[in-house]
Amino acid sequence: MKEVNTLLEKHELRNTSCRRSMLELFVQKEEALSVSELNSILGKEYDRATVYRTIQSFLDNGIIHKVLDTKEGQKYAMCHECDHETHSDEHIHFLCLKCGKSICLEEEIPNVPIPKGYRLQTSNMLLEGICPDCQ
Amino acid sequence: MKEVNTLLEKHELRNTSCRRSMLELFVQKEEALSVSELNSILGKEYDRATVYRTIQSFLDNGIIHKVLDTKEGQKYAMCHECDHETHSDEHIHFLCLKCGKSICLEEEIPNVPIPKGYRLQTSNMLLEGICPDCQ
DNA sequence: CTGTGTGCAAACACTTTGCAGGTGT
DNA sequence: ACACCTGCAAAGTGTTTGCACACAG
Repeated sequence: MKEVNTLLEKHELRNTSCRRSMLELFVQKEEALSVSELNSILGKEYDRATVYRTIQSFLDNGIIHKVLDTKEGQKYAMCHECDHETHSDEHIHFLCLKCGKSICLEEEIPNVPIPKGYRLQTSNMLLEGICPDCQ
Repeated sequence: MKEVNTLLEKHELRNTSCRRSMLELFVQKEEALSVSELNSILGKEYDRATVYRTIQSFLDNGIIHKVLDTKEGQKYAMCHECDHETHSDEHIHFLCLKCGKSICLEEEIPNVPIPKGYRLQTSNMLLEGICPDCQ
């Protein structure tokens, strides 16, 4: 909870109920969350529009980042090394095809040789399979 | 064109105009295409619903596969080693942040060590940056 | 001829926007 | 007090479904 307040302060975002609740979720959960998952946890406490705007402001401030997902469109998770400029959290994500959870793994994304002429900015890696809980 | 007919035959799909046109596009283009890109190329020749259903049938038959994209939601590209069972085309994709194109690179996705208890099925790797044409 | 594929219309789901009022600082 | 944030309503966009007809095999 204190962590949440500090984060908001650090990014000069007003400390509102919606932001606290949502940020709290991102801090607690190890997984990446989709908008619909957020909504189903938060219930009808906040307006849909507000949830979207809050996500956008967290993204803009490098508090959360996008996580790829082949099933539920787009997900989001806490940034650990991001800020306004460098917006990437270069670890591997694992999507469980059974329960749909997106888990952040510790592993870093390996460097790969890219062809001439390409300039690389961000790497994303998504592994899909079955998570330990669903075996 | 002949390739397209052969593909449809091989997968026991009826040879219709919509399927030929769409498949032709996927064969021609090196890039992965989104639904909206497909629609803007095809114009109003085919109904939206038909396009979605056609994509679904191509996916089901292992003719195309999903390609991740951080901008335009979901994209699709030709499978090269897929069939009904094994549905993965394990090469790296590059998304240009300027023009939005998704290019299939030759490089294979490297193996990474995954933690105990996880069972891996598919690997996806998406690199983002600037493509040669946009430098 | 038969069953699959298509177009049309409607429904549904997801996301964005404008505006008026409320809240944090 | 002021700027920012929120809720509400509406519009915009993307996707799915049912049904009747068309067409490939």
